[in-house]
Amino acid sequence: MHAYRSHHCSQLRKENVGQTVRLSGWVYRKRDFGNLLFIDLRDHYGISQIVVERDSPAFALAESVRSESVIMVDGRVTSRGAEAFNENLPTGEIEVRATSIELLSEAADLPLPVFGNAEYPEEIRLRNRFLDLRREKLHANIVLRSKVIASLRRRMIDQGFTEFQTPILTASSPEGARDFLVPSRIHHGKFYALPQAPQMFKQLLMVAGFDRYFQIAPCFRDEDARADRSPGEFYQLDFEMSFVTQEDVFAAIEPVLHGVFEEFSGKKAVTPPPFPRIAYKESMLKYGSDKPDLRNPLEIADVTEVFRGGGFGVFAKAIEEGAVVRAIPAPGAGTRARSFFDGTNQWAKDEGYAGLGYINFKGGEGGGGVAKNLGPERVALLVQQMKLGPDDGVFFACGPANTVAKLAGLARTRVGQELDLIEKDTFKFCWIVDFPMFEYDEVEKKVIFSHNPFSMPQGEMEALNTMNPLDILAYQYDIVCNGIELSSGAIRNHKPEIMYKAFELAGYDRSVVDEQFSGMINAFKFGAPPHGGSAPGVDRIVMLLADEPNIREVILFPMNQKAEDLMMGAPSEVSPRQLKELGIKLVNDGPKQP
RNA sequence: GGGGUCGUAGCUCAAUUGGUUAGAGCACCGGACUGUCGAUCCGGAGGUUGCGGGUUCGAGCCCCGUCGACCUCGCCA
Repeated sequence: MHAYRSHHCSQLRKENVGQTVRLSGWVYRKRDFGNLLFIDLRDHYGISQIVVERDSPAFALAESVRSESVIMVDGRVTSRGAEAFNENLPTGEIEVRATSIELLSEAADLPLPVFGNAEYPEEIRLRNRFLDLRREKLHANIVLRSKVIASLRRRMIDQGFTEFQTPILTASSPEGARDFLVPSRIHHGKFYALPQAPQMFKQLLMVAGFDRYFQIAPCFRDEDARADRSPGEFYQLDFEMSFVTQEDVFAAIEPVLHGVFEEFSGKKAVTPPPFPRIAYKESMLKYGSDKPDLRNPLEIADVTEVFRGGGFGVFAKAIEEGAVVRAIPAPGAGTRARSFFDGTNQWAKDEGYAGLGYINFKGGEGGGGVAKNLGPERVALLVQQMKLGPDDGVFFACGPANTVAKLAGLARTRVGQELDLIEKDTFKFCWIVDFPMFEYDEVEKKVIFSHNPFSMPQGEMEALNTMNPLDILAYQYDIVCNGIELSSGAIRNHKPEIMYKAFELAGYDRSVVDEQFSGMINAFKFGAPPHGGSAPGVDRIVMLLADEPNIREVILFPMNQKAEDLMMGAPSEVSPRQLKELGIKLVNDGPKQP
């Protein structure tokens, strides 16, 4: 007999009846009848029922052992008898009649119950993560994560990609997010940075001739957390390809994502390749967002012309001053109580916007102040343009284009939810393409890169030389699923002259490029293939597949919102000796005392 | 750094809206019970109502401050 177990806890079936077995695991649940008691014994694989009777030598220990203690059980497999089958358990037809039980490790009073699906405070869960991870849902999420990563690897390798590891200690980069810095012991006053992404390395791999690279890559950014954004660190399926166009990149990754979602999504439908391509500009207009949730069928329309010079004075006047009007349809909502419309307006104000106008149609007749002032002709025009039904509602947002797009997008989401229009049990993918290369920074009063400065501008050098920078598009694309941005990627700019020119338009001197991106710009001078790639977020993929609203539910040991690991006590102070070695002197007395 | 929600037993929640000794379920401890699978029944222990101040005859509840958690804006090329 093995020292700890002959079978695991989900292994025994009625074929094993009569066998002498040894099981080890945690005491999940105990049901004590005084002269007879049951233990649900749990391990990673599942649950087996242990029966102990008064006359068994194991009885005394079974009676006193606490939940979540680790025990080893010797016994004989017996059939439960038809009326005592538990159909919810794979092992539900058998039980193990214990002849002896050994306590391998005793559990103290639990700060967090393992049994049951109740919700518990984040702080307690994080502090006792090892207990939390024993719980069914979280345990399953982490196993799912592992399987998803294994599947991604297999699918990438099948597509001819090769996995490489890139450095974790690297150089700080001037663009992008805030870096995590690591002080150098050998070079006092100098710092390594943890990579925000292996961006430059993967591009250098292309220059080095490796053709198709991927990596399940850890990425580090010192930015604040969100529900879908872990503070500090996260993982990406980072990949890059040589001699490709944007469509080649899409064609390579679509089957991987579609395949992995099909494999793990249960019965949910998954957008088949090719995924819809939506231009950034169109997405901002129709969905009020660059990460549209296509499960929501509502589409926003620009109705500025309907209101221009019209009788609804507030809007007409704003339009003269450059404002636009966007309309959000609310199908079938026309007959809803006025509180629905006023409530939505109030919500918009609470969000910090000017508010939302509305028309509620009843039997084709437009109601409310907007319709009254606008007049029947223009209302008819609106109905025609938006193809509104006789009992529809419609909301209006008016203001500067950027602000209004955002408000309209939020309103689209809210109205879709309120009217229960969001399609369920489906994963809707799309590509957002044609991002602008540059944008105007209102605060700094200058042209800046709008996303990745290393993207190839569409039209290349000619566009940079001849076009208004703000009109230049980039070969830059995001992949979006159900309103969640999974990744951004680009066809890279592999030509030094175009790179210098692009940076020049953003106000950077040639020498700045040479200094700050020397590794890459230098490499590009010795024969760089055209290349591009992307990097879907692994945590977010698992989050979608596990149907979890919070990214911490798919990460083994996540940090809290303040980027602390409550279990390990990170970040922590270090010894004076460590600081001295690094040549670091703390300016104040260190962390604030509580 | 700004905004929002919350904070009562180890955990999940309640307390008739300012009124007697702050209750219940789970967990824990003790007792009863031979077929349960959220076992059941009886009993026990467990509280500085996050902390500090104020208003009041009286505060878990109202006011001010503070601390903490989460959500969010900024930020995330």
